[in-house]
Amino acid sequence: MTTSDWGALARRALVGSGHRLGGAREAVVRLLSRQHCCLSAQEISDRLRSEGSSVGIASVYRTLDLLHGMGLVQRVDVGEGGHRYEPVVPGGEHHHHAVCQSCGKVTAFEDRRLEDAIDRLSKRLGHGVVGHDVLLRGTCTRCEGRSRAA
Amino acid sequence: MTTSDWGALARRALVGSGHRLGGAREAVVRLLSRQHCCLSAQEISDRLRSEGSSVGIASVYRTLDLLHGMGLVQRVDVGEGGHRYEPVVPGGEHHHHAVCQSCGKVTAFEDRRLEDAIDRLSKRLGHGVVGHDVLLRGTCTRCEGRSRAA
DNA sequence: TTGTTTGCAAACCTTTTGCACGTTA
DNA sequence: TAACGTGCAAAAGGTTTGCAAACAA
Repeated sequence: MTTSDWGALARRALVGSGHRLGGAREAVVRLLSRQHCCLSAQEISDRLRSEGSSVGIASVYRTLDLLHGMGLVQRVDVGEGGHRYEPVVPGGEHHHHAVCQSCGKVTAFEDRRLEDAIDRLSKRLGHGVVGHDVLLRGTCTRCEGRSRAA
Repeated sequence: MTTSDWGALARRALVGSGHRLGGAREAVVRLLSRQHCCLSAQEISDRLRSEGSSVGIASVYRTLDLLHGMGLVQRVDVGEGGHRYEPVVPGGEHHHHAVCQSCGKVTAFEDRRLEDAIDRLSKRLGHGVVGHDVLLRGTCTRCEGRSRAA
């Protein structure tokens, strides 16, 4: 699954559900499809502006909200005030995040065993579980090395 | 481990780290020690006010922040704007949360297999992992029954 | 007494909403 | 053309900060 597929998927989902593909939506989809890991709404807006597309922050939020409702965008909270957003393929593979408490760097990872544990857990609980988020907090290799040196 | 132990732990940690135990901190600690699952800062403030202690919301946040820094309070994001906070015993048993997308109800659960998977994963990753959060999203039994009936 | 804590109000930051204008199908 | 999408500015909601008065040790 390449990221460019996500763009096609998103455009199809938008149009297929009766939405129009205006400048703002197109720009946000194009940017996200080039992006593997999570960005804040402000970062998305800033990048688009620096590329010349002047997309209002409100439209960024509106587009993210729309895509989120279709399961094409995932909201990630790394606990620093504000959320981050990233493209996801519904039913496809997905990853989780580890955030460095020292520098704030976010790293994505996948883990089969973790997914299995959550699947079993979901069955055990009465709840019908449709999704899950996992966040690891710690120190990234770079910061760990730096603090050891100091 | 009973919850009243948490209160003692928190008070000791505050005083032991050179902080004073004023009215606001005492009130927040007392309320949290009676609480198993997560509350929002606003809920904490409201409950304290309805009990007669008029603690400013700023002091609630300041106390939560202090306790969070000591690992005695955990911040939980159930994705509805705003965080929730709950007491935790450092190194003690902990739980995670399942949130109902229909009614917003938050349920706590524990799962040994999940913890094991995260432990192994932590070792596999370069990161020094010091904590983790898991959130399940789905429909609680009550809402599931209701939608089936409709 | 002396530095710390507190409540209030104002500031801040992220996200949402109202609205007039521009655009899409 | 008629409905929808967009940018801007204002509003809203949660959290933080400045400050003078109250308080703990």
